[in-house]
Amino acid sequence: MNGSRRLPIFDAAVKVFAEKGFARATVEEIAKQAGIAKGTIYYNYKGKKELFLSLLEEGIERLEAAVSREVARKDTVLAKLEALVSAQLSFFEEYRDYCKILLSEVWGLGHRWEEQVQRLRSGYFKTIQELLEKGQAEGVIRDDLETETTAAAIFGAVGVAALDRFVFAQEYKYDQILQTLRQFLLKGVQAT
Amino acid sequence: MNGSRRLPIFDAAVKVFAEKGFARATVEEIAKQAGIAKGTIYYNYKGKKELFLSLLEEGIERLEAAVSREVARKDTVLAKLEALVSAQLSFFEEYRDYCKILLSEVWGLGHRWEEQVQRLRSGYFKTIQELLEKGQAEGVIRDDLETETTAAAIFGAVGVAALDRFVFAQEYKYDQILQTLRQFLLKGVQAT
Amino acid sequence: MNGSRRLPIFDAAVKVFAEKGFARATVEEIAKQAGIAKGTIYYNYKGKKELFLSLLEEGIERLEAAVSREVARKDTVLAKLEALVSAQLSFFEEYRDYCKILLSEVWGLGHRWEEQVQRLRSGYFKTIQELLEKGQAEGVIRDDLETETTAAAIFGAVGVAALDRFVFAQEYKYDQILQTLRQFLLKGVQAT
Amino acid sequence: MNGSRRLPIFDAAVKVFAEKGFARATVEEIAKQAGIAKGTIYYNYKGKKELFLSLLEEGIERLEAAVSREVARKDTVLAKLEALVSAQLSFFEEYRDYCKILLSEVWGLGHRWEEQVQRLRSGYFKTIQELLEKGQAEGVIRDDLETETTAAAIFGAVGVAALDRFVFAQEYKYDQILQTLRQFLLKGVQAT
DNA sequence: GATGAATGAGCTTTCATTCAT
DNA sequence: GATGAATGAAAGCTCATTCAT
Repeated sequence: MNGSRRLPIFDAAVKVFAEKGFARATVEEIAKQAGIAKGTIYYNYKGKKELFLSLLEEGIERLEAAVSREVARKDTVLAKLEALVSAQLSFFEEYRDYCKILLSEVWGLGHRWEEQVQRLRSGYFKTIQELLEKGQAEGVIRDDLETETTAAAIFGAVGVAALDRFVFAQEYKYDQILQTLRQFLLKGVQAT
Repeated sequence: MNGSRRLPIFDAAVKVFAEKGFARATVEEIAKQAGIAKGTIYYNYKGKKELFLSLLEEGIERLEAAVSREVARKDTVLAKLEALVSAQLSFFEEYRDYCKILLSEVWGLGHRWEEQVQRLRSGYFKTIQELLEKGQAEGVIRDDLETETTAAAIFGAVGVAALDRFVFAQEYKYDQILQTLRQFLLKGVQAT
Repeated sequence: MNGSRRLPIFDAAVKVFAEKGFARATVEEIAKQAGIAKGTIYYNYKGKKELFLSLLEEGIERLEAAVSREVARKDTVLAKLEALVSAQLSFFEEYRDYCKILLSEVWGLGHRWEEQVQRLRSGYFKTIQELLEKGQAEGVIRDDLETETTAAAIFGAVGVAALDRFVFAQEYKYDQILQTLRQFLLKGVQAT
Repeated sequence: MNGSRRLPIFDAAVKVFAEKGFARATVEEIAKQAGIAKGTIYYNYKGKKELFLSLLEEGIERLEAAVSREVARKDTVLAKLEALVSAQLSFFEEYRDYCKILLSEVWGLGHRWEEQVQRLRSGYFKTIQELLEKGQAEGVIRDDLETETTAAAIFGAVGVAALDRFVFAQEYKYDQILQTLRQFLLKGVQAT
């Protein structure tokens, strides 16, 4: 019921969906990529949509798990925030296909993934938001920032930067990107 | 090439593409929305793709024009940066349909708009990047920030925050969002 | 909206459905039979099912209309009953494709036409039943017959005999069949 | 060729085919209904079609056997005819799934069971027909009835009435139906 | 200029059948 | 004997595009 043939399908699907997006990806191509017959996908998943959804959930779960783990290791709010940024960036580097899918399909919302994904999105956003509020209470985060907007801005900054660098740029230096984002998010662009 | 029947088509297309995304939007629906017959769209545009592309270009041109205008009015780099953020946010509020399309279709890259859009994207990014570099030369922008990454991060922060607030949130206060983003981008989250 | 290309499709559909039944008939074949492209069918009908349904309703309407007309022309119950049998037989001879479809698909109920057709079926049955009851009240119909069962039996007798003769037999004499059914239904098989 | 695993498959098949018809019934569902694996069906039968055919033949054999037995017990033609009607009705009540399959699939002829079933159908019809002719020779059956048509009519009357009453009606009184059909077939609807 | 009926390539999905275990 | 994962042919349906009017 679980592993069987699902893993190779899963991996192939991530790749093809990342390349073409949901709409232009064909089940045929995913099957070919996985080295199996088209019917086998329907034997393992109810359909193209369910396959995509299972892959989305898995991706967001992994992202949340990776981030949570790193955040939990730190004690102060600022250290946690830095860990969050670092973990998200690292995740997006390792799984850049997920990065594309998350930003384009989930964020873009051509389809109505909304219902199934809304909670996941708000889940991750909430994590950031709560961290910010805790920091404001402790006085380590500027209290002139609205936390909802800031949480979205942080996710967007890291996500779009990661996509731009990891996917579209010819080459990049990971450490430099991480440092830049860390400094940018904590201290802004303005020199002091 | 010019107006006549093109304008109502254009507006209808923006609406439908924003709602459904490129793939799920149908020419039929755009025609119905515009109150014309399907054939008329093909009389004015070469096809669905060209219609979408013309709409993308127009959108980015408008965005760039609006931003350029505001940026040109200011004298210092920091004032220009603030103006840029303010102008982008304002544009995304007024044309939130464009906001969705830009972030989902252009950014997400289900299709190969890349070739035609790459230059546009890099055009806008370049503007930000050059501003940052000028600021670093003048000593008003932190020089430990890589400008390419930071430019992407700024666009992402403003874009995603705008999408999250204007499109998905029930209600919002525009001034608060603008203030939050301005402070966040200039000074970061860390209290001083 | 009405006639346009619907009539040739309609006729082709009746033929193919009668030949293959609903399940084995393909839209492709109906299109080929009508001399048009597959898409044209979907331009005129919502789908295979709707096409079949529209054809069923039309068929039953025609049958009911033909029968009603003949029945109305007669004055006595017995004359009306004879007219009904005669009209049904005549209809089944002229439209033997309908005869097949009605007996096999509607009656057989592989699908759930039930909901949409139940009323039609009961409509025709009711006509027979009410005629029988009126006759019983007048004393010209045996009152030891349950009218519901008898109505079904009459429809079955005429329908199956028509199918057997018109469709499966090599040759037949229409008048003989009509006389036989008329005598059989009125007086039974038993010699007096 | 014989029993072991075939019986549960057989019963499950009758049920599912009666419910869905041949085309919409799936081998998977029959297997599930029988509590076995799909492959086992192919281990016992050559395929879906053969399974259905074996079930048809069995059904008609049982019907013919039941009817023959009852008919043989009577001496006069009229008594034999009454016995035939009674036996067919009784069989259809006990095996109403067969009743549905026989009337819908065999009669309806969506498929080409014709070749394999033609003889079976004509077998049963012939029985009735010969009985009628014998009766005509003896002078107990009206000789103005064409026997082929009448045989089909009798089968249709009993079959459709049984289907209507046993399958579609909410409730029914068996004896009343039997009496009605017996009277109707022997003496017709006309009061004397 | 404008229309909308017609097209057909291309996609998702179903399911009878096979075969290695 | 029995299984069920895997298959792929076949079907229904969508929709961008064309073109006669």
